[in-house]
Amino acid sequence: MTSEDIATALEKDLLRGAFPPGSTLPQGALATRFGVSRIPVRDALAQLARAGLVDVTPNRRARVVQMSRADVVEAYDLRLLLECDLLARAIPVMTQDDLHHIDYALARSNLEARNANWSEGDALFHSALYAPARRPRHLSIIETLRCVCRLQIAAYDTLPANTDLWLADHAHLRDLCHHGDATKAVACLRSHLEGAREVLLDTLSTKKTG
Amino acid sequence: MTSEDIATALEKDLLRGAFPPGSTLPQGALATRFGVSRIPVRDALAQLARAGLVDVTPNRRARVVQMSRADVVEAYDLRLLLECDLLARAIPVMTQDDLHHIDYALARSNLEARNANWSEGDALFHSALYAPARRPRHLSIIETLRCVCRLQIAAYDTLPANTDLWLADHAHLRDLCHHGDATKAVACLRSHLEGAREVLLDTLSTKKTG
DNA sequence: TTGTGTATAAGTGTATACATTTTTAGAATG
DNA sequence: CATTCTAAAAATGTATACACTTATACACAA
Repeated sequence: MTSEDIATALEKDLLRGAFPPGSTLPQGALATRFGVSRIPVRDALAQLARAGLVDVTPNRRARVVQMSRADVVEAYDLRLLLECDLLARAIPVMTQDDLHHIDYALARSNLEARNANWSEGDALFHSALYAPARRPRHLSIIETLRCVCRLQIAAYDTLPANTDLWLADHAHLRDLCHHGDATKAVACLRSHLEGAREVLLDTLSTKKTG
Repeated sequence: MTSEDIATALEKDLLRGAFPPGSTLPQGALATRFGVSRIPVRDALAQLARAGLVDVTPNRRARVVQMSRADVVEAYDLRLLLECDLLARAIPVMTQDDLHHIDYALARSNLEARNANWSEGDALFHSALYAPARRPRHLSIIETLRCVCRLQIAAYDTLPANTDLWLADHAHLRDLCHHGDATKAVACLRSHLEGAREVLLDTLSTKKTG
């Protein structure tokens, strides 16, 4: 059980919504849970902090990140900027192989959605869309942003009502990639992300009042 | 001497070009240098990895990041996208106070440039430009990117020939902010960054052959 | 010379122990 | 009842020690 294993296990739990945003993650508790000392737990928490899932402040307990409305607005603005740009770069250079990967990822995302595991499939599909651009750092920033958004969504369990709509968006995006229509694909992606942002913002509002 | 202090001291050294890209940073050596054990050094290296200045791989020594040409191209594409967008958001909401801060930062950058400390002043000026937008995550990504670019520039000591040109760009940007001309300011910033990228790419070429 | 294998050295990862800091719970006060 | 203060409990930061992995250097063979 290396520190990497601990980090991935914790990330899985976090993205499953096992810990509510704002809750604390004491090193000792995690250490006993994983049967190790606190040192590798510290490393794992540092990795999660790097991924943006956890807030770490010296001498204070690590906390699951909690996003304000402004944070959500900003995160989705960044996603719009970065994901649309990357998709526009990817589409013109997509090979037949890339398109097959996208088809496969689409099928997987449909499958995972039925399996109450929407986020996993969603991440897979979007990665497949952007991969042809071969921009590792660009992609990594996008995935960090999606990860933190996903954590909030998982925590409040927003999904069920919207997955069908979003799966339709995915299918549409897939078609536009096959046609090489970057302009329309970017527009579709934009509305896809804007819709997701609205849903998350609405959820945050209701949860705050209720 | 806390782990944060070690991180900032190391960052300072890195951005001064004290360690060439690709060189190793053994925990033990750093520990004895700072008079602490390896534990806080590990933490500091993790922080630097988070800032993108150091590559950390399990069981291997930490290394100063070394960017390929493709990495530089991608990093500056991201900076163009993110910095232009943020400047466009900042200019319409700049207050008189913000403009004064920009003037001050411009003076500082002129001063630091003469003091062989161009990078420091450059960072200050750009931060002042973007601060009015109040987008902490956006700004943080930009600063991470500038940091890694700055490390490469510092390592190869590219600056002296170009600082006058870049200071003129800064003055021009300052004026356009005062006039509230976002379009022209973004165009100016774009060429500013594209110019810097060219210089860095040229330097990498000559260093590789020579 | 160039490459391969191996022993040694160097370096990393983590458990344990303890000092320091933060958090918590309860008592005292208004 | 709410607030402030204080002492105990909990949690963190780091030094030391040791097992394990990686890097280095040297001998040897092609």
